[in-house]
Amino acid sequence: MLVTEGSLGVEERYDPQKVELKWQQYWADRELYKTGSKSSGQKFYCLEMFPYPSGEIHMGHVRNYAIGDVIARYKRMSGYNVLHPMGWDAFGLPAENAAIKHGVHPSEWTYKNIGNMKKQLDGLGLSYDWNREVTTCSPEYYRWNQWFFLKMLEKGLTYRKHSYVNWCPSCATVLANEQVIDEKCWRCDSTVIQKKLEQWFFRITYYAEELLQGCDELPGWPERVVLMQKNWIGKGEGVEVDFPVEGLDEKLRIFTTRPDTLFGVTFMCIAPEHPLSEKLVKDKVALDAVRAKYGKDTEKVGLLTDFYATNPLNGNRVPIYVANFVLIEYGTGAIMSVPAHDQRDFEFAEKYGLPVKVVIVPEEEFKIQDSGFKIMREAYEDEGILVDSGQFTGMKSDNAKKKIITFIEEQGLGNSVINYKLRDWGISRQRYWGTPIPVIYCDQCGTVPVPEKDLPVLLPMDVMVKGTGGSPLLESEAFLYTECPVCGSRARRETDTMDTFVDSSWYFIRYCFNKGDIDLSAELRDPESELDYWMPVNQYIGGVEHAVLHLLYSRFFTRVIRDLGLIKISEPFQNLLTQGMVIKDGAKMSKSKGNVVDPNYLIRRYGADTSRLFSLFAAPPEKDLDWSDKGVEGAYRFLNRLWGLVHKNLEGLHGHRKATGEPVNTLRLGDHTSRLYRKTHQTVKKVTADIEREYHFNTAIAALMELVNEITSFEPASDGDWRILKFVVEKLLLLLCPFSPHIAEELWEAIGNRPSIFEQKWPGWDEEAAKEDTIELVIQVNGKLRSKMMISAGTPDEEIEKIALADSRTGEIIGTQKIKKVIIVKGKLVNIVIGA
RNA sequence: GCGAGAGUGGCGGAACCGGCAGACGCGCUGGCCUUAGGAGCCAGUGGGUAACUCCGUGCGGGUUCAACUCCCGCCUCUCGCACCA
Repeated sequence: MLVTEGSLGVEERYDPQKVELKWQQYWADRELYKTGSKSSGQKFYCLEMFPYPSGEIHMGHVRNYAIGDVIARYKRMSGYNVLHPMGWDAFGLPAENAAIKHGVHPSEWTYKNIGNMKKQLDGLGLSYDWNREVTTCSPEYYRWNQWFFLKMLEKGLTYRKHSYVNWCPSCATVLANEQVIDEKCWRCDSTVIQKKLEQWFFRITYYAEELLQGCDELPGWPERVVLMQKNWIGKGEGVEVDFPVEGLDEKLRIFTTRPDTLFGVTFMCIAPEHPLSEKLVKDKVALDAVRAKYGKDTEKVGLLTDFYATNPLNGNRVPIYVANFVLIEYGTGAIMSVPAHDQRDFEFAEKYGLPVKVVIVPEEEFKIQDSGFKIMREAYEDEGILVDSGQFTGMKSDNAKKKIITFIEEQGLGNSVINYKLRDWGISRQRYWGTPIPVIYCDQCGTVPVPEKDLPVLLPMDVMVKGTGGSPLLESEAFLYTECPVCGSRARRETDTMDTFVDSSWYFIRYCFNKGDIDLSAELRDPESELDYWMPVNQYIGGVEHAVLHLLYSRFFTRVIRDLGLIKISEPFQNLLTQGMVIKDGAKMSKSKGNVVDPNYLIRRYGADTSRLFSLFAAPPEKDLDWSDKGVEGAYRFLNRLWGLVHKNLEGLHGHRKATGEPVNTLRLGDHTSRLYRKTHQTVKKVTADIEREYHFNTAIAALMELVNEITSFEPASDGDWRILKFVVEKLLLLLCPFSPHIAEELWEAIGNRPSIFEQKWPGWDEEAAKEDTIELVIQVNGKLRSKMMISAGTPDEEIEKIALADSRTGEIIGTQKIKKVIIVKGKLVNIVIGA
């Protein structure tokens, strides 16, 4: 049977589609999320990692953007001038793949996807200011990539060099070190080979030390991400030492972090590609064999050369090997081998029957003067006391290191150096769908940068990607041939495009301006720049998969931008939240596993509010989220109950529009009413605290559910009851609105308030009103729960002790035993310690 | 191997500074309503026991009046790095 009452503006049945469309329209028309100018007070820059426009959003996006939206809405209601933008990481390989597969131009494909995804994001009710939208494949955006490239070229931070690069035969392109995972392409999993090409590089290593130091100034980042960054930069402090090669006028320079083990060198190893390798080895076939095994995760392979080197510290003559495990890219490409104190050298020595010479012993052993012969099973890699080490014998490792380094430097045998694992960032890509590198090659003038006034160098649209390798831009003659900006003669353009990580390394800077309103060269001269107001990002939210690449590049770019004089700060992201993955049936959601949940389906069936609510409720943001279809229904049920609750009481609620803000005389309230009133204050406090405490939305939502449960059993009887109910419902909606904005807005209006709820202030609470007047006292005997009773909150300790001892259950257990101690925890429990 | 994080009901997860373990939700059980229920509402729900009570936060110790929480030693899982000299 249909109930027809309650036609005050809210329907009896909750229809998410209708409600959500209505308010999305309203918010857009009212430009509710428009960013304020920099005179609008304290700012808060809330940013979520922008998506690649693949065409469809997935649950990972829903979760990421729901988290960001709650924060943005909460901060806005808390009085901040919030910048909450969104955009598109729109250059990249998939667009080219689509072109190859479907014959559609990457541009067309990309923009169509953007249109589609934008609709989907709006369908989630996200509070973005689309006036700030960024699309990285638009000339308006990528011209500034080119501008940065030129500025960095001026400063020597961009350069070109021949180098071995990771080459993916399947994608027919170069990969950055970071894009190679276990010797495989990060995208297609093919085995990566080495190829020598001329490439453009960004000199990120110039900032290696600063990027490392900066890690300690990121208290708002998860520790593990900071650690990953540190490891990636990989600072190694040590010393380079020259070992003369016997019979040649050559010195073999090695790098070591353990100069205290120099006296334990029994052989040397050089990388197969070391410049001396050709000279030291006659047997080229054997050398090639070692080269073939270079860098492979197989066993250690070595080739004995015909030469010996001399240890400059003790004059020992040691053989030189070419070894597959010695890296050419790190240090000097050559090592001294100390098998007694390095496990890798130890394994090598074991295999080739080389001597092991102990020069470090543990401190304890040294004191005992234990000189008994021992067979080593593994290298002793810790520090200790030096033995058999000339004038350094008897010193502790850390002291000996310093002394030996000093000695080496004084004798001119070498010098102390710092090495980093971090490599310069190769940005050249033999791809079409990316930012053209703004350089021209002229036969007369050589490599000539495109003048700033000629930017942007437009990506030609008359190229059809075929995917057969090589740079697609070679095919566009109109693009390829141009005039040399210096001498005017016919010249060729660079045909490589930039790594798309360049795009995402500064997009947060671009958001600080309205669409079409960016001019960085003017910004250089503007002391009142918006950039200084908005930067840094206060809260950045995204997947942990970008913990190294994107975040490190962004930190690098921010420093470059700082040194160009555009901003003052060095760190782009003050706080970082890395949200967990969305898991279903024990695995990450993916098409290949067939366990994906389609957000579109979810929104159609339950609405955006339910989808958001569940993904925020099921787990705290930083942890993985276990997807549950049943759980979604639970969230839907909750919103339905809320809807029904308001509907049921609509007339009464609508009639009491003045409840908010009025002082409440709790003495005159009935029992249930005052309990509800108190619970409301407690809920405001809890929800606020949970949001503030690392965005623990799951427990915040649980508190809202508790409050709804409490209201459900509440039957307003008096005028006062109705006023309290209105008060409670208003607070509830205010607390709920960041999570499920549409329904909160709809019900806010329904109970007689003017939209928008988002123009309301975040509610506060009254500490006094939140206090319980009675507490449940827990009575323990010897730490075990024995009894419980209700007492009034202010009961003094002596009184509590008396009550506890007078309790019949307690008395029974204590019996005749002696009371040793009574411990009282204020407002919680009393523990009676008894015993013989 | 190194580094980080995690192990709590049938499940997702709570428990903030050492103070009632299991909030909230899912599932399950029973009841009401119903032609029906895969809707809704009400009640119950860690395990064993008829009950008193006992046992329970990966395992084993320890500190404490009191331990999911702190300390020591293991086990398992997840993630990251992995010949960086």
